[in-house]
Amino acid sequence: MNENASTKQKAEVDVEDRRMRYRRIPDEAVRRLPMYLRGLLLCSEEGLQNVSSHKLSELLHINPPQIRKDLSYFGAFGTPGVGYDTAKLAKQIRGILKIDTPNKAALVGLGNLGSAILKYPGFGSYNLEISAVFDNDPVKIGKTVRDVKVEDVSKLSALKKKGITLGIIAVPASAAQAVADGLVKAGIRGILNFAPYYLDVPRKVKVISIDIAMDLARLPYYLPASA
Amino acid sequence: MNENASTKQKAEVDVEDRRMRYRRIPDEAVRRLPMYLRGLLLCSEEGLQNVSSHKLSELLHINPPQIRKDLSYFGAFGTPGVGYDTAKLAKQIRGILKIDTPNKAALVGLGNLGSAILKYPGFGSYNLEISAVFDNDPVKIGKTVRDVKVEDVSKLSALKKKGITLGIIAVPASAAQAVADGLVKAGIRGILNFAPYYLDVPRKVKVISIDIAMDLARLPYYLPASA
DNA sequence: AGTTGTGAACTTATTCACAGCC
DNA sequence: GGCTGTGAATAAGTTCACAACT
Repeated sequence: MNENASTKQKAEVDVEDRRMRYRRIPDEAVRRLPMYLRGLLLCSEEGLQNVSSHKLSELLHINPPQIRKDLSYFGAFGTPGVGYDTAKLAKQIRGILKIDTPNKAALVGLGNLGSAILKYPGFGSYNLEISAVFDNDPVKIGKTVRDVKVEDVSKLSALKKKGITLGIIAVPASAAQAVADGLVKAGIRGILNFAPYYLDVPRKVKVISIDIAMDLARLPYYLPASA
Repeated sequence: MNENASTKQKAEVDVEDRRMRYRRIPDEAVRRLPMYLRGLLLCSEEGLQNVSSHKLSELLHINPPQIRKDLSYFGAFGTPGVGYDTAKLAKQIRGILKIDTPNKAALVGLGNLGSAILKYPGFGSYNLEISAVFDNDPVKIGKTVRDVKVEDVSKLSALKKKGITLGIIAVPASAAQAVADGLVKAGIRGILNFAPYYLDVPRKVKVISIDIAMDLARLPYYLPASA
């Protein structure tokens, strides 16, 4: 799938065009790369020059061979007997993920969730920035939030000139497809979707969906019957 | 793995105790059950009495045989030549997920994200309700938001008497483990975690993690090099 | 001794193909 | 004719085990 599900959200229809890649890299390995980055950041704060797959495993609870294999898909970054250079590996991973240079995102929908996303402090460490905001509420349009001016959602095409490559959809399900169409028309090729709706987009566009309610909804399944 | 990752967020250490189940049901099938419910709701609104795996496939973009196999892990709910009874299948799935009766959740952390989650309208259709809120900010404690009184996070143990079985963590990474410990001590056995941190919890506790920044961070990887 | 990188073995998940039922 | 349920085949992902390197 195309990750229209929830985080791992895996894939039935593969939006990503794999034909272009030489080696076959598992989606799951890509999914874990940002985690490795998080682990490396923690090690860096601890002042560690080098880090082993075992050390990362402790922090992230991913098995050491898994970590080594994932990294090996992209190259040989470590030194036998020593481990990985903390800073160098982080740099390599950022390069692979293409977050070594800043990535700008447009947020569509400034409701409760959209506002929270706009203020979310976690994007910075991945070189991500929300640099445009759209809504359809006349009361919100024109206002400035976090140094970003709220624009009318009908003017999504204005994105083209701004070097914005990512879109975040935080609108109700009923509006999500129209917003996705607008984003695609504006040249966006990557969408993070919070609406509980399957987005029909061209194959070249990658969609990752997060459905908060769905994730909470499968928790009861795992609860012991007694509780 | 234990889903401490991001939505699919999949799992490294398997928190779920599989030994107790007779048949082996793929985690992935469970992950898709709420999607089927969403599709069935749409069909129900369309007034369809019956629905085929093909029809659901159109709505959700999950292949028909996948849908049939997933459902078959739990029983034979369909009628050959006809399909599934929309209402009955929805009821079955709610039973499997144990959301046929209401599930109460405690939200910890009333920052931007926590506030958005509290107001999130999507939980109702899965019979989920946030019926307790905790924070450590004296300014917030004592206030009432959405009919729920904000309590001091140090009083998590009060949960025990309230019939609350789920926890939602929306605090900074640095506080997440302490909150998780508190929730576990209060008897919670299912946690939805928004903090970018691996939560160390007993095996009997199921953790599903959502890391928004991480999900956005792997989008650039899939962008065409030119863009 | 300690650690990486990786082919091979294994496990898990998806898709196919079709018998059987309505 | 249309659709389910499912064993068998395929594909994807994980873990193991160990040679090679520092």
